[in-house]
Amino acid sequence: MGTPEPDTEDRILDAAHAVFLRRGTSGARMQEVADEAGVNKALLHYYFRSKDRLAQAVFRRAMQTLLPAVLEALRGDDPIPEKVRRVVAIELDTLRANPFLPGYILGELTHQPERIHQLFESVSGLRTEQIGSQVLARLEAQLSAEARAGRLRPIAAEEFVLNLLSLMIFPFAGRPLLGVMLGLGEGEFDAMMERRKASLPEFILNALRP
Amino acid sequence: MGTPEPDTEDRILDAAHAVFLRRGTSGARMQEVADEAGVNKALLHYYFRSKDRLAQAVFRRAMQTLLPAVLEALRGDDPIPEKVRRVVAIELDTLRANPFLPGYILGELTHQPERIHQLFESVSGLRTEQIGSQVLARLEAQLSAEARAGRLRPIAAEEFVLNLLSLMIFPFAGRPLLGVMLGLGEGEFDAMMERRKASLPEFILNALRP
DNA sequence: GTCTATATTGTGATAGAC
DNA sequence: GTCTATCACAATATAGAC
Repeated sequence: MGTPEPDTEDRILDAAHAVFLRRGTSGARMQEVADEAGVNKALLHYYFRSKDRLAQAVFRRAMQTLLPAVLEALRGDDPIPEKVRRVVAIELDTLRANPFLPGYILGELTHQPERIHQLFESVSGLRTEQIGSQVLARLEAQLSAEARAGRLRPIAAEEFVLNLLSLMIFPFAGRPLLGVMLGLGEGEFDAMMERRKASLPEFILNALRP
Repeated sequence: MGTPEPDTEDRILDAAHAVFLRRGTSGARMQEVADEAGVNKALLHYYFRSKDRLAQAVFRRAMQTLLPAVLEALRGDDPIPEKVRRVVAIELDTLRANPFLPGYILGELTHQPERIHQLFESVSGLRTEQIGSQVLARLEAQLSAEARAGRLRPIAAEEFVLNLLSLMIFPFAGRPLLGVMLGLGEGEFDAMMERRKASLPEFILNALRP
């Protein structure tokens, strides 16, 4: 009665996820995916038809892991300070569990801008731009209300989101670089990210004080 | 007389730079580089021996474009507020002139961590980790002095640098993603980065107020 | 559904004429 | 130094047996 064996299709997708994230789409090899899944190369084509379709499946899954949680938290009705704390907590946990996602996604979008179109379908059927503008509109209203009340320094919603995403995502996307530049080993990086769950919201909220 | 024709080796390196940044190392094709340089494939091997060596040359050049300016500004003797303003001004100008560098570098380091070793040689002959620790030591001293004087909120030098790099670099690395999520067209992104040269230092310095 | 074997194309690299 | 032609192998994809 242990964990049920995942069926073959899932095993292949899991393997592909691991390999494509590590090597990037163009660096990934179907043979390596097959080995990691413990099946034959031909089976990958049986289930996914082509490397490109397999890559699309992996990319969709990656975006679904990264986006929905943040968007949900950003869209909610919490007041700004609470929102910042929740978004940071949720996103840093997600990223700590999937540290290679940002580097993979940014690399794919840089080198294969076509994939942006797949991004639309990746977020639970809704168009990403619609969600984006919903979130922005909600934040814009909150931020300008707080600014009028003198509780926050005025800031455009786009800039607010940009700063938030930068501070959360970059440390993971730039992890290899930071490891060298800041002299961070495996454990040190992890400890820093753990501390960051507390320090980052304060940094951001402090920056927004009038 | 007019601009002297760059010699063939330089033309090839320029072409490789364009192609490798656009496609990533493993996605780049020697044929595409040759076409872009207006020469034959065989010439690439005549000058650079192999694709891997050509890729190394491009990577070195990319790091040299991105790093030295920031490190120089961070290492100087300016007081913190002036330092933040200078670093942001210098780095945002560099990035606006080379908007694809961050995505390329982060992608390479994510998918080919071996390249980190080449990073050592890329910064004017000095070892990157030495430079890094010099900069950190200097900043640590400045930041704790300011904190003791009650002029700045205490912050670790590593975290300071991490926040600074995040806020400067991520917008460029994530540009394709931001284009969709924030609905930014070509010109809008550029305008936002221009405004950011002024707003970002204020955001950071504000966050550091006691 | 899963495998072995093979076809087919792509791609880095070299030989050799000019 | 630069080209054309070609090699050798890697990688995706398919055919067909089981």
